[in-house]
Amino acid sequence: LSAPTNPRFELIWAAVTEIPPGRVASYGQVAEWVGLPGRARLVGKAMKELPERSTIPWYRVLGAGGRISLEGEAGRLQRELLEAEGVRFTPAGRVDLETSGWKP
DNA sequence: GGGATGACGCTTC
DNA sequence: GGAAGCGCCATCC
Repeated sequence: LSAPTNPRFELIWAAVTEIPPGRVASYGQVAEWVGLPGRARLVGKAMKELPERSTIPWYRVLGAGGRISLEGEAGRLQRELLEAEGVRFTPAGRVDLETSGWKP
């Protein structure tokens, strides 16, 4: 496997792996956990470039306010995976971070 | 080096 | 609630 474009991806992937089933976190939060406040975009990129055959629970990472950022098929898949873990969605299609959010 | 791009986020209208 | 604008910053061309 080729070396990651950015070594920080390793930290980001590790942080995402820490999120327990049934809980979610936002891109911004993950960025803060790895010591990169304000770099939510970098987390997004790390999710986009997941290593092959990894068990990283990418679907537990949502946009700010518990919103799903993915469009189309990918977004529906993410929602299904979360609901399968018991995550509740509001009628507006968002996750209540107060109850389903996770703090390390 | 300059400009465009993006699984983001916050404020404003 | 939704669309638009701006800030952010690594990466690519």
